[in-house]
Amino acid sequence: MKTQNIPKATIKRLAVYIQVLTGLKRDGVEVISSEKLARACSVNPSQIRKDLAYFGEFGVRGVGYYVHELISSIKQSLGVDRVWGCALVGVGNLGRALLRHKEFALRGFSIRAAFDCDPYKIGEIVSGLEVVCTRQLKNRVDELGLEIGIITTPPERAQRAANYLVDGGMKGIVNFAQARIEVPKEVPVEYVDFTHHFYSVAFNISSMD
Amino acid sequence: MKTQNIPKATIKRLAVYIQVLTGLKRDGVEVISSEKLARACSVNPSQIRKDLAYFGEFGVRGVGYYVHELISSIKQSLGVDRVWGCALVGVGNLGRALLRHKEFALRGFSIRAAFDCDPYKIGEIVSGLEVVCTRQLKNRVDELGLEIGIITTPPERAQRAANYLVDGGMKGIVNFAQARIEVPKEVPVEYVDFTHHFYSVAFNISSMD
DNA sequence: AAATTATTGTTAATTTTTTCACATGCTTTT
DNA sequence: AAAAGCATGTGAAAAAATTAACAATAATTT
Repeated sequence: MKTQNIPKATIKRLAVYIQVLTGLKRDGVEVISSEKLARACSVNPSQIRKDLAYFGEFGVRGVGYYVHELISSIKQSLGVDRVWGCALVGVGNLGRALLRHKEFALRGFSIRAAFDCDPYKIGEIVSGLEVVCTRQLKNRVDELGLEIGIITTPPERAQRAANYLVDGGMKGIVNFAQARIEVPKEVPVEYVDFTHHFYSVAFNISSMD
Repeated sequence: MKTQNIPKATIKRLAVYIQVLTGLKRDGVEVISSEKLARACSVNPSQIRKDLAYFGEFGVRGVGYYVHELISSIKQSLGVDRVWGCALVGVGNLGRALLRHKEFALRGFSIRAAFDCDPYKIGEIVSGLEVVCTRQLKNRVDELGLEIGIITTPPERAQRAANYLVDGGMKGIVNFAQARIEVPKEVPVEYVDFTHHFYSVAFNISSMD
């Protein structure tokens, strides 16, 4: 794939575009201009055209973008036009919540296995999945088509979870744990920390005098 | 507060610094240089010094930063050196998960009220909180010290939730719903969408040939 | 007590990202 | 079928963010 350096911010915005376009589609909108889409996403129209230009020409001059088509094109560009098999490690509060969260499957990320090393949790059924010992991870990968790992352990166990995931051949990791992890550089890692959004709001409120 | 334009990315990184510093403190580290901290956070040392410089001088030349002190200083700079009262609207799967998630309270964001407009949910107790009709929001604000609103409704009800929150006098909003919302510009909004992190990982995996 | 070493805070250079401006190319109207 | 209108795609300009370089300063050694 011919990837010049695509800003991370672009990827994030593409996700927003999909979100807004999906809403528009639901409301029956069939065609939209970069200007209107921009307003709905609170960004600059050129920004949208630039972001899309990294991946191809999806619009029609003088007309705009066909909503349905654009959603497909963006999804294809991101590689989310298919289902990805996911493995979750760490069945605590957050892990359970994610297992029950239906949105992931809906968006193409199917959590197909839940792992934990706590003997009290092993065997438990959460949202239709049996919790399995983390040591078994490697054995389930092929059978279940696991490609992306999700870490939801306490911070001190995040690195161990990462090791199991890398060892099992996961191609990428989404880390919800409150800790940095080290993995080979060919395994992309995304850190998720919703607290940072709260910090951001608190900061913006505080600096409003 | 004298706020030159502090990049949003800086705020995000400060949250990472807190995370890593907290881990270091747990491990008994008392002093750290920007270089070592940078390595642990996967950023550039200058970046760290630049980020901190927006808020003051927290280090000692020739020595580094005192871990405990730096954590306090950053928290103070962000305005998270105190507890913020939060109101959650939308007691679905995700809402319940957040209500049960202990991490928020630990980090100073105390969810003190849960609202929903579904009569079947009203009265239910989730994680020690009684679910209350959203119309009652305004009446609880003063009594409970509610300042930040959390939206966890389905997308089509996000705007309504936002209206109730703004009307109730919330100073800021963290929106987990899959929809953009419109609020007065003096109310900061943060959009949380973990799917975007999955998209990012999927994209990075896909573009690795 | 001077010299050396270490590491910050800050200015300058570089790189990246965003925005602007307009030529290009569909679509519709005259 | 030419002209007018409209919105994209893109190269150039502007703005912002990151990185590098170094002067300032605290601690340590000679």
